[in-house]
Amino acid sequence: MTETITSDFRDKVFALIKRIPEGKVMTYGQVALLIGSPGAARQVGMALRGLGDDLDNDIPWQRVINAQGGISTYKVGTGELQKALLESEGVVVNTEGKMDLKKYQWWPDEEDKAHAQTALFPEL
DNA sequence: GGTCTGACCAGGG
DNA sequence: ACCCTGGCCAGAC
Repeated sequence: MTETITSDFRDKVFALIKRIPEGKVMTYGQVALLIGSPGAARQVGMALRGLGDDLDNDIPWQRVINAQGGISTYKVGTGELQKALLESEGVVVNTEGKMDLKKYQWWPDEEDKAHAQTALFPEL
């Protein structure tokens, strides 16, 4: 079981993000909360930063935005890409990189959460 | 080990 | 709406 030694925080972040449906988004703080690390919003961003330039993976990183309903990746140079990806999923993003959070934010329902407990974190 | 950092957040002026 | 501040916590050095 050597795989349990890896950073589980990172793994949880990615596992949760993979569940976000197309056309929906979650905030950094929300992700942190749902994986059991409330307040660790910045760490979520850090974990995603770890994806590096290899954004061609199966993690829909573009569906994670800040609590103001805006894109936070302009500072690392992938803002325009994120905006384009979101728009390609049907999300309306304005020129300032902001969108209607109330409309697009996704929350897993209780059943999904319960399912996630076993599907994502079997060790719990 | 301490110290600094950051794809954040909420609150106050 | 804008700017600033303090807090947050996992990583990197």
